[in-house]
Amino acid sequence: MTDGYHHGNLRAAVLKRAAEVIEEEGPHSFSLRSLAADLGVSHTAPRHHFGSREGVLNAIATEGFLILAERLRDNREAGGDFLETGVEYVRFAVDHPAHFQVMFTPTLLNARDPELAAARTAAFDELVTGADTVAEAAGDEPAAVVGGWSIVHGIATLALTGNLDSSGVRSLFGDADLIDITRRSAGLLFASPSPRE
Amino acid sequence: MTDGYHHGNLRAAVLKRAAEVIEEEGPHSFSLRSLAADLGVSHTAPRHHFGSREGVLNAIATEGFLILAERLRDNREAGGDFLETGVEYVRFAVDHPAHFQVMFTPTLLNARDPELAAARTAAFDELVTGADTVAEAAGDEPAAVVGGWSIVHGIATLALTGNLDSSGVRSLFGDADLIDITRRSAGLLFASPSPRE
DNA sequence: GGTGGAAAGTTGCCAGTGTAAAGATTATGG
DNA sequence: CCATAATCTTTACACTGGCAACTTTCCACC
Repeated sequence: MTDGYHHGNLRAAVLKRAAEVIEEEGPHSFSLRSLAADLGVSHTAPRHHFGSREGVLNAIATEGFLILAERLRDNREAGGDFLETGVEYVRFAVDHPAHFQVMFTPTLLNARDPELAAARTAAFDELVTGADTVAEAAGDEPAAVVGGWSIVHGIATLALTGNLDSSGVRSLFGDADLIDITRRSAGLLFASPSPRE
Repeated sequence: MTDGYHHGNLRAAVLKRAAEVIEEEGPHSFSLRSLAADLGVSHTAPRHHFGSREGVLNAIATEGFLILAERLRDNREAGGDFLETGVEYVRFAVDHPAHFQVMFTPTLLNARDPELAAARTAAFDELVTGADTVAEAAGDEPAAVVGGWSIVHGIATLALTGNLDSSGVRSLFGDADLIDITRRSAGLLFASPSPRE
């Protein structure tokens, strides 16, 4: 379908390239014009698919929430407990660092986008559902939900921003990868020993 | 000292105004030119104090790490335990949301700035020192350090980005403020009942 | 098989931004 | 009193996002 004039699949190409750029340089320095140049199209071509720069970021966030919701659902249906839900959360952040960053930076997004709102709600509902299975045992159910979410969100955020490394804390774990670190750290929250396979 | 030509205290005024703007609209949309216009100086005046836009952000991050290190040290010297260290961490994020955001977004910063590196190291050392006091009791010391830091960092990040509200999770706590939520949630990590005063 | 929209992409323009060099103004130490 | 440094301004340039008008291609319909 690429005829020299029409790109063929510009929307998907923009999302893919945008995620690469954001992963490398952060969302603030991502430019529609240099993105279009990378893809060999004019600087206004992406506007026909996304409307604006904010539209691209909204699309990335929406895509991210949909992927996260799907992963959490798959994990729940496969019988994964709450700790495994948290591990899956961190794994998503590692696999899709650009999406994760954009999803949780609301100043980059248009909160009134209904598609984004729906995708976010789906992911958050799945997260809280996963928490309910263990929250009753913790004595303080709301605290268990916030604690579980916060600890894995904190691990993901600190790891992605490099602060786990620059603080020297990561080296305390030797050569353990981030998933192992997550199991050991988040495992403390509910005093359930971390399963290692 | 304000003589109509020289501002008198431009450096401090820029830092103050920049923090306000970043708190309201995020660091990506903070502009040196509109900042200078707000302060009634030419758009290049801040460059003589900070060198570049990145220089302003570095200065904010440095200031933030110094304030955080001071707070954590004061808390430790006042006999605060590790939970109280975490509460102080969240309190800092609430009191200085712009600083917190910039401090933990390394793509905004120049990592080779020695002043920034020194301030960051001071804050992180203080944080790990606070963790050591309780980590031995947790069985897995590195996991306790990462777990404690991550849970309060996660709470602060999710709260500042509005995700605790938009997910509906915060309403589970009624009208409790974020500090109470922190005590209850982070308190679960070490199975020590949360003190309420 | 034309034909008339609709979709996709391009060109040209404007306002706003960060950075840089060079000049103007004021403070300060000898 | 004067030279020098610090501070601030002016002017200029390259880059960015958004907008309007135009061109090319696709597609559905008669």
